[in-house]
Amino acid sequence: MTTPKVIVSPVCEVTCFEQEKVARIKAELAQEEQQLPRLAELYKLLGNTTRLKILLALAQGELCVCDVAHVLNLTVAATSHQLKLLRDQGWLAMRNDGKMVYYRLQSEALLQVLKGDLRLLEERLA
Amino acid sequence: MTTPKVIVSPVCEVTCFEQEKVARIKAELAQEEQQLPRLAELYKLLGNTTRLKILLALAQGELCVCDVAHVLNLTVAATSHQLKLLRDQGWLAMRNDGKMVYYRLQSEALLQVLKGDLRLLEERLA
DNA sequence: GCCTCATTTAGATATTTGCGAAAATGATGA
DNA sequence: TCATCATTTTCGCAAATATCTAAATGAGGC
Repeated sequence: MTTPKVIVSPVCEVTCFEQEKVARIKAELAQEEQQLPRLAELYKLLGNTTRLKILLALAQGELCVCDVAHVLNLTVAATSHQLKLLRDQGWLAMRNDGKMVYYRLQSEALLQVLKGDLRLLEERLA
Repeated sequence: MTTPKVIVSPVCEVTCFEQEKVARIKAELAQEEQQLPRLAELYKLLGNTTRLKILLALAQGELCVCDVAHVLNLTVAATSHQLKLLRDQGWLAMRNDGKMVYYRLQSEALLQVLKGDLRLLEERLA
């Protein structure tokens, strides 16, 4: 209901050296409270070589689950699982054709991000 | 010892529908074999709201461990641990001043990436 | 209706991760 | 030298993750 003026922290026994700065930063972070978990979810999804490979593979065009599994050298079950994770967050689309299921990238945007981030890594090495 | 010419897959009993395409994609992915784990490492690091908050907090300027802990509402030990992870991968720099240790962003580049990726998320919502 | 086969889902298990508590470090200052 | 205090490290545990095997689903063709 009411917004307390003093921010009470569970670690309040520990000295806080720049209370005002800390309070200000906390307030700013609070504004991003909606976005941050979403962003973290995206990064969690990307933080796995198997899924990165899936994205890069599908950048070449759609593939059935079985062929993705071959690309990954992984069981079909594990592959299907990873595809589902990517699809659940809306980054992949699928298409049924008889018994087969074909997956493809939902958009190019994610790929652009990947490439941008790869560039960052390369710059840092230099 | 010897490199086999034929790539043997552990899932070779499963039908592969587009062998050539799969082989081509595997070859292309093999070229990125150096970069992909690095990229995944970066994303793993970013795939955690605590660490994202640290990066955004330090975007405002350097902070001592203790103050970062206050911003996060986390124990100093846990905070120190997360700071170390970010520092080990070279994204943070630190400075000693007596007993205090101040952390700061190593460069603005990572922040730019964060903002770019946030933009992607926002576009997708629209 | 049944059989086949691609895919998905359901356990089960091993590994990784994030955190707190407590012990260890390392610098300051008496 | 000794006590203090910010930080780091170690340990242990709970939760999440990635993969496998095996069972379930669902579409096609006989």
